[in-house]
Amino acid sequence: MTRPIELKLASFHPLSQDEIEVIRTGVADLQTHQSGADFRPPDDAARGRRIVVSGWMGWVAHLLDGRRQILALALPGELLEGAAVANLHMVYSPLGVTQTVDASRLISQAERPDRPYPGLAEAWTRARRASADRAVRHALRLGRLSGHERTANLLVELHERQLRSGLADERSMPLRLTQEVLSDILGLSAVHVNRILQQLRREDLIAYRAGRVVFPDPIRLRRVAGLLEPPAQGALCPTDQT
Amino acid sequence: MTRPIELKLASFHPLSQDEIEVIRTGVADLQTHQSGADFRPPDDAARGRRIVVSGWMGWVAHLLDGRRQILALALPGELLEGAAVANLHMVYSPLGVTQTVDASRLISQAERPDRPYPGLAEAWTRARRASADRAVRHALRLGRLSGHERTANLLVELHERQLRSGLADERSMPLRLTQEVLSDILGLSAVHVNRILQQLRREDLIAYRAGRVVFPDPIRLRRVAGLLEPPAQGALCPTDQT
DNA sequence: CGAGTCTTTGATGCATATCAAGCTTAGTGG
DNA sequence: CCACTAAGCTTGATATGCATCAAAGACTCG
Repeated sequence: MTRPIELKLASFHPLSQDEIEVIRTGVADLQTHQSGADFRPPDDAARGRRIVVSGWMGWVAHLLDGRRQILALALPGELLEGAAVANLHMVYSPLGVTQTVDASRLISQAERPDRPYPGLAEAWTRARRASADRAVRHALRLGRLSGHERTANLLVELHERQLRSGLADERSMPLRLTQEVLSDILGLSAVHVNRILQQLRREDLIAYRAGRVVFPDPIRLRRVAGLLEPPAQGALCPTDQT
Repeated sequence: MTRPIELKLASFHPLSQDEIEVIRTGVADLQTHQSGADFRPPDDAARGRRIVVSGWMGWVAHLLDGRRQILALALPGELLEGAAVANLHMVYSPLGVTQTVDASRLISQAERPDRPYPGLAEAWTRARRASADRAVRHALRLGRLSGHERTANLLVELHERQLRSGLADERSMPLRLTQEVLSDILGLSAVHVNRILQQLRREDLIAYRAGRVVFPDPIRLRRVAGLLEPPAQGALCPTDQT
C-alpha cells in the first residue's frame, strides 16, 4: 500500500532498508475521499499532514462567479500542503476516489534534529523543492504557452511524476481525469481541451487505451511541450539541475 | 536605507527595538544592478540570500523562441529566493536600476535555534508564507482572469505590497515598469496591456501622475480585480486569513 | 434498458495576438 | 540650445485562439 510513497521518495534520494521500514510503519490513519468532497488541508507545520496513497487530489481555487482553477495536483506518493490564501476560497478536492494517509509520524521522524534517517530527510527536502518547481512551471504554462503546448507540457509532467512512483512505464501512464478537470488545470474551456486532445491524437503525439495515455513519440511530445531534450539519466534529481 | 526592510517585516509581526537594531546591523554588502543584467539568485538554504533595497527584481523564465514570463517579483524589503528549474532558463533580472543587500547575517540571526529574536523570526515566517500565497495568486490570475481583471488584480497586489514597506500611500503608489515588462508579468502582449490600461483609465479606476499610479476608487478596483472587500484592519497578516 | 455523466461536433462571437506605422518623450552630442 | 536618436507609448487593421452555446453521440452504471 505504501509502495508509491516508497518509490516516489526513493526516486529523490536512495533510502536504506531501515528508512523504508520507517515509511511502512510511519504512515497511519487511512482515509478515503469521494470525488468532489472538499478536504481542508492542514495548515500547521507538520501535524496532520497527509500523503496521497491512491487517486489524485487537486488544490482548487474558486472564484465568486463559479470559475475554478486547479493550482496544484497531488499524485500518489506526494504530499498535501499549502495553506489558505486571503480572499480566495481554496480547498483540496479529490479528483475521483482518492485515499490519503496521515504522515505526521513519518514526517517528524524524517525531521528529527539528530537525523537518524538522513536519506529520508534528504529525499523529503528534494521532493518539496520539486513541488515548488512545479508551481513555477505551472505559472509559466498558464502565462506563456498556447493551449496546445500547455496540454502537451502538462502530460509530460504528469508522466515524469508517475514514473517516479512506479505508476507509469516509459511509454504510457494512467490518466483518469475528465476533460472538465483537465480544463480547470489548464485554464481552458472543456470544449477547447477536447479539441486540443483530438489534435494531439491526430498528430500521433498521444493515444488513449483503457484509461491510459500512450506516448508514441515522447521526444517529439517534449518538443511540442516547449521543453528541451529529456533529462539525461540521473538528471531527474533537482540538485542535478543547476 | 534599511527602512523598507524594517517596515515590511514589521508589517507581518511587531518588532522590538532590539530586533530593528539587528536588521540595521545585519544587512551588508550593497550591490547595484543595472536594468536587464541577469542575476543568479542563491540556491542554498541561507548563505548569500539577498533582500531588495530599492528598485524591483523579477524572476524571469525564458523560452527558446524568445517568449518570456515573469514568475515573481521582489520589491524593496522582499527576499530574493527560488532555485533553478529544470529545462528552463531562469534568472533574476532587475527591472530598472535595483539595489540589493546581503541578508545572510540577518537571516541566521532570525533563525537561531535559541530564538533570541522571536518577533523577527515570526515576521520572517509570515513574509515567506505571503510569498507562497502570491505564487498561487499569480497562477490563478494567469489561468482564470481576463486581461482586464488580471491587470487590476496585479495593481491591487502591488499596492498592498508597497503599502507594507511604506512606499505607497492609501491612494497611490510608484510604478516604474514599462508596459512590455507588465505584459511579461501578465502573460499578455504589450499592445494589449496598453489598451487595457487605457480602459482602466477611461473607467476612472486608475490614473497616472509623475511615475505613480493613482487609485481614485480602490474599492471598485478590488471588485474589478475579482477580489472580495478590502481586508479589515489587521487582516493583512496571513495568519488572520483563515 | 434508462439516466446520468462524459465526450464530441458545429456555429458564432469575443479576447487577445500580430504587424505596421506614427507619435511622444527624454536623453545625447554637436 | 537644438537636432537627432532611441525607447517607449499609442493607434489602426487584420488574424486567430479560445470561449460560449446548443445539441447530439458515446459510455457507464444501476
